[in-house]
Amino acid sequence: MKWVKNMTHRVRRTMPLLPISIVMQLTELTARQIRYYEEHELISPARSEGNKRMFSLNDVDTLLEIKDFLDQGINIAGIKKIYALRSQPTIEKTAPQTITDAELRRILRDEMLNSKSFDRGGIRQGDLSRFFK
DNA sequence: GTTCTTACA
DNA sequence: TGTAAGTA
Repeated sequence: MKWVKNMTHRVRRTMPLLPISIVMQLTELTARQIRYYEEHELISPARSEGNKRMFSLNDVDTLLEIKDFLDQGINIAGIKKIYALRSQPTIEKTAPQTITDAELRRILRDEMLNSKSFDRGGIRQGDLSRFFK
């Protein structure tokens, strides 16, 4: 099966293969949550002929990532902004160099640790304005 | 039997 | 978010 050997990494990661039941077990998320995140365009699973959602490995990773952000106290709005930053690297306005994902996540982690120590009063959830000033 | 959409608590 | 209803 040469086509397998010739598939690119990207193709493998985006190929729709998993039904929602498997993704649920892999991510420990409920079908409700998975569909909810799709509504908010955090993921875009393909559809089978019968209109069944077919998830790719990338979708699974994104869902796991979303779960992490949620556990850290970041809401859907905040996650949307984070993904917006990734797709639109045009932030050189005040940022000399593009902020790497690792850096962004470090900052977010510190931000959340800080807010938690103040019992959720440090920052408004989802407010990432400090990254744009 | 599984998944989907819609809608209500 | 959970869950119920009616489908595909």
